[in-house]
Amino acid sequence: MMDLDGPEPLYIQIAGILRRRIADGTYPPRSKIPSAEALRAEFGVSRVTAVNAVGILLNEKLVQGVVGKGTYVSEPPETSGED
Amino acid sequence: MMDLDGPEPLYIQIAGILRRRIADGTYPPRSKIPSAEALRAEFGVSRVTAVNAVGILLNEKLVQGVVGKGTYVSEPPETSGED
DNA sequence: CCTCATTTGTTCGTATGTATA
DNA sequence: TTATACATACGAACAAATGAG
Repeated sequence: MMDLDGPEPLYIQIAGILRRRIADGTYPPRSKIPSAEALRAEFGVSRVTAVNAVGILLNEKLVQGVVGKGTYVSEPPETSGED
Repeated sequence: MMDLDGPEPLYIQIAGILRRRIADGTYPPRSKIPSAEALRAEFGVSRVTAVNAVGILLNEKLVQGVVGKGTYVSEPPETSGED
């Protein structure tokens, strides 16, 4: 289980960790990130806290949630020319 | 509709009621217990809460779930000699 | 083979109540 | 009072499996 002991709120810390995993390709575009239940188990927090963490990424449009299916990593925005 | 108003969580109370019904033979071995939808109606809770209650019995191996069919009461464990 | 209804099990998103700082 | 965190609970939606027809 992941250790969280920084000064920041848990949901902020977890959001940061997930954001990093998206950036470094651990969770590639269109892939499904772990469920709220899985995040709850991984980080040792309540499900609500896991949901709130993912909620930050939803707000940033880094991921998209689909009820009954899961939460998926968004397509990266086109920078200018994809060359 | 069954009344639940104890201090314990609904899913714990419902699991206790179902456990008692198995013990007293209301739901005999190999019989099918009511579906999640039927439990939802009987106890006046959400389907998820009914599923969670049954999940406790699944964890205790008192029942076995079969997707598409139902949830069945397990065989009672052999005590020593089945005399 | 296909469609429909039922059923288990999972998932997201939200709301409420409690406790803590 | 506000922010955080937890457990509980609900509704909606989805997948997979089963069985009827």
